[in-house]
Amino acid sequence: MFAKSAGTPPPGPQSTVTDQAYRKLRTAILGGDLAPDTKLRIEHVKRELGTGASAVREALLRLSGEGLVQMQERRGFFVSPITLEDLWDLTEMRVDLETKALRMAIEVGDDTWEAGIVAAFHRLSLLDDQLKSPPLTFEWEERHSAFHQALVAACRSNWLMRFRRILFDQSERYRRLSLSQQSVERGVPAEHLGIMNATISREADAACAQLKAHILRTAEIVAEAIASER
Amino acid sequence: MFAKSAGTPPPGPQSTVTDQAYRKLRTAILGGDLAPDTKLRIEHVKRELGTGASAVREALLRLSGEGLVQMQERRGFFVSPITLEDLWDLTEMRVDLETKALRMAIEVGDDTWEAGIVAAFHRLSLLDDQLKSPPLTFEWEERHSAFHQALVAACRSNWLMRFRRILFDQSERYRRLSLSQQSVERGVPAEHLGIMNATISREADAACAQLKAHILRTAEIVAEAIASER
DNA sequence: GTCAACATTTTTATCGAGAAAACCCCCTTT
DNA sequence: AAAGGGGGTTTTCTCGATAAAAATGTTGAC
Repeated sequence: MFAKSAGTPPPGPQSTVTDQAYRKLRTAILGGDLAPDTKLRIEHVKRELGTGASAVREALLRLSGEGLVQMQERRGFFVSPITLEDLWDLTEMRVDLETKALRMAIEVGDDTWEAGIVAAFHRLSLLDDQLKSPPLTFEWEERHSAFHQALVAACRSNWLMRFRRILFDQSERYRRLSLSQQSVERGVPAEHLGIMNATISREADAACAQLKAHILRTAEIVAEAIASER
Repeated sequence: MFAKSAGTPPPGPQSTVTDQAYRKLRTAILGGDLAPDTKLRIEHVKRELGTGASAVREALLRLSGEGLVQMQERRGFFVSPITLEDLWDLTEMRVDLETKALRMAIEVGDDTWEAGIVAAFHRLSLLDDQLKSPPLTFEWEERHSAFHQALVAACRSNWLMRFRRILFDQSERYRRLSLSQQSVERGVPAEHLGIMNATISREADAACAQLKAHILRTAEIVAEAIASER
């Protein structure tokens, strides 16, 4: 049932049942197959995933650590709601952290880091066509995420990277929920290219400004979509 | 066994077993009763806490979401290590978030917020004597935490507050591990007073500067303690 | 028609046991 | 001496069952 969208990442070599449950649920939530506010009854999810109760609980617990799921003591779990207010809070925080991470990466990044960005960009651009005919595949989402990750990969701060990832995922959920169908003509590939070029030529201010604009532009479109839905 | 230090917060009205386990473990880790790198064997913790395996696992899972515990797939849980590198990473990030939150609070805080700060400060200052004769009680730790919380309580950003809390806890662990015994003469009460005054008179720059100095000063002392230990 | 008390059903939280993986020690081989 | 391979032990992970709590439905009084 939640396997409607493009698919779930391949399970690692010897991943645990809990971990698979976690990933499936995460994918389902990020992909919008599990709508916000959906009640996640243990019994139901359990059957859906073909696992035991503990595995489900543990997966849900992990997700609530990332804010994708919320838990209410003794009354279960549900998919985190989405609101305009949260979207802006999240976006603002994310701009802050992403640019901070990018600055650090630009300062200390080496050749390998640069090469990683170029490679990730190339892999993403191979799928640019999809932007004209949504919905985007799981593959595109993966590569898009990997590109943004590559930009900041040289950042040495573990805490910054940890929080960045959480917010990135959150943003992804908003984007996919609101924009899964329509193709917005705004030259996303060009934006990515611009960010990459500024980054690799180590123009921190320019790179951050473009990245910020990139994030805000998306948020604005998402916000409109949310506003018009109600 | 982990109940060596000052105590565990009173359990809420009808808290779950898992939640109690979580709080006990959290207190034990923050208080240093569970040393960094300690292996947390389910069987052992289970017996220690008098609960079942699932409750322990869930508690540990939650703690690893906050970074107080680390999990390795199929090889269990252990108390997160502490390192100088992590201390500085954490501190830098924390200064960033705390000052950002404080600025927001100063901008939008109302009378209730101000009153909360004054009250929290007062409650803390009643226990100032303890600074001269460590170790600090659980009560002091509680009130100290509450004071810092009160400063930023008016901040509207949920994400910021969430991350702030995580980093605050982390810092607490470092501080208590390193400084549990010695009384450092540095006028902590005066620092708190200064921060409060600047905050309430809405001098954002001054307040943030003092808060930053307060955090960094502690970090430096902790760093020295860590460095000299090895 | 509204509300409260009680009975029934659904759902969560928790436990203990068992399968599977990792660990450890000792022995053999090169 | 180092590397590799069993075999037994420990520990994690996962399940299904059960107790406890919440939600829901029903009845009866006012």
